[in-house]
Amino acid sequence: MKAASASDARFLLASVGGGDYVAIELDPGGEERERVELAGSDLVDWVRGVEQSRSPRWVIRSARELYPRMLAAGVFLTRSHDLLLCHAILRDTDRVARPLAPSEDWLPREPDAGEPALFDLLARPSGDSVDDLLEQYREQCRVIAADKTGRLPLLCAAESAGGLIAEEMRAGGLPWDGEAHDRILVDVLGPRQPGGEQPARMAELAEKVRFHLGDPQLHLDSHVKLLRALHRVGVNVESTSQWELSDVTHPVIEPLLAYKKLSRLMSANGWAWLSEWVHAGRFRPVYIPGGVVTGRWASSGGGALQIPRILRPAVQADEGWMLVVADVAQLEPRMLAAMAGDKAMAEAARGRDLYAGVVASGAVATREEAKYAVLGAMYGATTGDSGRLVPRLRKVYPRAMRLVDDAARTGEDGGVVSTNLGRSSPRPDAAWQAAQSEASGADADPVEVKRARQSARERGRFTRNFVVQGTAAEWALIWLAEIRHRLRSLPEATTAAAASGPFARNAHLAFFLHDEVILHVPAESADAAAEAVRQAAAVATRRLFGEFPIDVPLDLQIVQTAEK
DNA sequence: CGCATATGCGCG
DNA sequence: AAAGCGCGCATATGCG
Repeated sequence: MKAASASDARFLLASVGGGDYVAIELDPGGEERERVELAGSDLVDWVRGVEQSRSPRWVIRSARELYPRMLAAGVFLTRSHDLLLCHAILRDTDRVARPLAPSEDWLPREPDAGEPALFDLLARPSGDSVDDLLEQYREQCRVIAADKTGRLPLLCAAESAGGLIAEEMRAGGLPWDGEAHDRILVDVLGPRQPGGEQPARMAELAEKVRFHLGDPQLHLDSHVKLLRALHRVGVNVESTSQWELSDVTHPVIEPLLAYKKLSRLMSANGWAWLSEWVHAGRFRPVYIPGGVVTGRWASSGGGALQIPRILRPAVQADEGWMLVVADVAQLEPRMLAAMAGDKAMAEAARGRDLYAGVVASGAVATREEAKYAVLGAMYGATTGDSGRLVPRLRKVYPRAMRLVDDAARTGEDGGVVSTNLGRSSPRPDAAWQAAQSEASGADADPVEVKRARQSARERGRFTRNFVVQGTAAEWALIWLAEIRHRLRSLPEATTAAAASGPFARNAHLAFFLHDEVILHVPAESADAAAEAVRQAAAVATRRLFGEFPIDVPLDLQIVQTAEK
């Protein structure tokens, strides 16, 4: 593989307080070559110059803490090494004999509540200690270099790129049409009532529910009261959740389930959400790369990763711009097939629908069964429809099943499992281990034994899923990074500028959700951007699995609205 | 009153 | 308490 324009140049870049920065050029041995002190006002031009002439990797404490201010000032970083994100990986990885020493100093600090603005929350008022950064970076380089599999450099680079991308996506924002959102709400709930009162459709359903329950005063949002009222009319459910209610035949069920749907939309993504989270036509969630132990991203505020599909029509490109919407169907089982080197499963994964391939293999009769069987295999189902189907997969895909079964057994025994690139599961805590060894003693309390076995199996299901979910997260990270890389070489918009933000004339990533991306691109670049997304997916697959023949097909659309 | 926990449901 | 993974958020309720 050609190294493109990437260079070996490295600069440590630190915010030292008072809006000032220090940059240190590092030689290949990690030693200081030159130190430059920068006033905030010099930063933009200086970084831009170094980017153009040297194309370095910027060693930073954390993109989350540093990058928003830089983006606001128009500074883009092409490559980084994010010390906080990489610390978490290199502390836990089982790929080296001596991983990074854990340290509280290198954990992301939660922004304190009560501070005025996110900007200030993320800023470190006192600045970084340059010596501490340098020392930590050298330690991280030591761990990375000790990895015999040679995969940790890619993982750290991808994770760091994710750190930059998360901030760029927040800065760029997801184009969101508040009027379209409002129309959906009015359509589904009824017109907005003053003072946050229930809209008409909701109120009507609530009335029907109260009528059928014979209690005109009933407060439907209280599970306890609702459950009692249901029992009074002979609906003997154990909870008020919809999966249980939907099995019951009673006139109250239909309006109750409908009410719950509407109530959820109103409270989670109603007008209050709209006015809090959408400004100037953009939804700007806070993404937390590496926020999940498996390496998946989490989010904070705005429920970015839980936007209901019914609101997708509110995602609308600016005038003269388009959206490129792409997702992978069945990413996780594809990762499993490739990781395990399971040719039979890879064969089933050929083409767009892996589940159809599983049916064609003869393992199960219907697509629905294939889906439950495959999900059950990755999640560790043991009972029910799903659990009943899993053994059939063991016959047809022994290699893939052995991989997840081994991961589960390792987890049950208190061991550590790892993803394709070397992100490792956390060790069980001391209490867990104590409970396990206690339960294995001759005079163990049967109740404790049972509890210990159950928690061992829970951990087994976690590690079983960890290897698959975590490797899928790595594929997605590389996909993102490669998309971003390719978007940079697209021409600037000539016809229409986007509404706002640092990407007013540039195609940018606007949304990411585990196995799906939305790009916001000038209309004239839409085809090129779509091609970039496809190429990036192919590169991600090759980086992870080399020449192993695994299909990772994209559903990709160039659209004005993200409606589906 | 604030804070922690439980419930339920949205997303993958 | 979904038979089976990973999350975040709103709301109700219990505790101090």
